Amino acid sequence: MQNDVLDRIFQALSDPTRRAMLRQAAKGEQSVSSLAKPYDLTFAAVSKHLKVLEAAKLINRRKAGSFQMISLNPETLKSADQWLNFYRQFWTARLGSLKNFLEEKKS
Amino acid sequence: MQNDVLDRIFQALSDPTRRAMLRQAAKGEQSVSSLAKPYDLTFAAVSKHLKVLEAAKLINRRKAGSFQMISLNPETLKSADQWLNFYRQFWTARLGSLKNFLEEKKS
DNA sequence: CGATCATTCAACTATATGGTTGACTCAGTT
DNA sequence: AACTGAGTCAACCATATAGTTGAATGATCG
Repeated sequence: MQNDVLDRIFQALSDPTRRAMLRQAAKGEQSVSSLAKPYDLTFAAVSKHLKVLEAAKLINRRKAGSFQMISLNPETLKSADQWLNFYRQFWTARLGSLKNFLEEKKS
Repeated sequence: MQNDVLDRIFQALSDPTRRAMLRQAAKGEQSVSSLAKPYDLTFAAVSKHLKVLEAAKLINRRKAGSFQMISLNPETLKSADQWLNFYRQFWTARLGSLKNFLEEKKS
């Protein structure tokens, strides 16, 4: 898991519009216009946000005639989750036992 | 959980130096200089990174004489984890249950 | 073919970000 | 009181980001 991969992921997630778009995409594959509808943004702006999400591999695109169909690529979020995993021990109550659990996972 | 809280958290996490600093802070409370040591950066730059982490509430500061002692504030990462939690179903589910989930959402 | 819809591209603007240098503050030392 | 060490602040620079407008592309429809 390279650094710049996480850079892109977290950077993409740092924008509320993009997080909302991801949430929308999670409901199922849909066109760019459909994703754009809830926002008071130009198509160009939406297009840019999608480029950021795509560069971070958080979404997939598929051409369907004159439409671009967007879908969630959940695998990528797994990387973010794995990064967080290290810290989970610090906020979980039973510090010792979780830590042990994590140690086991490593081996 | 406000939007801008997540904005700050993910934004703070999008920089590799800051992620490394967090990792270092996780080892235990330490001074700014101690955190700065591994990086080829000026103190001012380190200071800025710490401000970003502090604004995101990812770290705590404590004054100890002429030192600033920095420690991890893991509670905040819990928010990021909770945000991710929604998506966990998409990568953990065996195909069958994911399919079911999507079917439910549609209706 | 020409019009239209869905979307992207290019150019531009404003603000944010990550870095630097140099002056400054505060605490402890000599 | 003067010096040094730890760290911050202010000003500045270069690049990135989020948005706009307007022209361009490409598929579909009359």
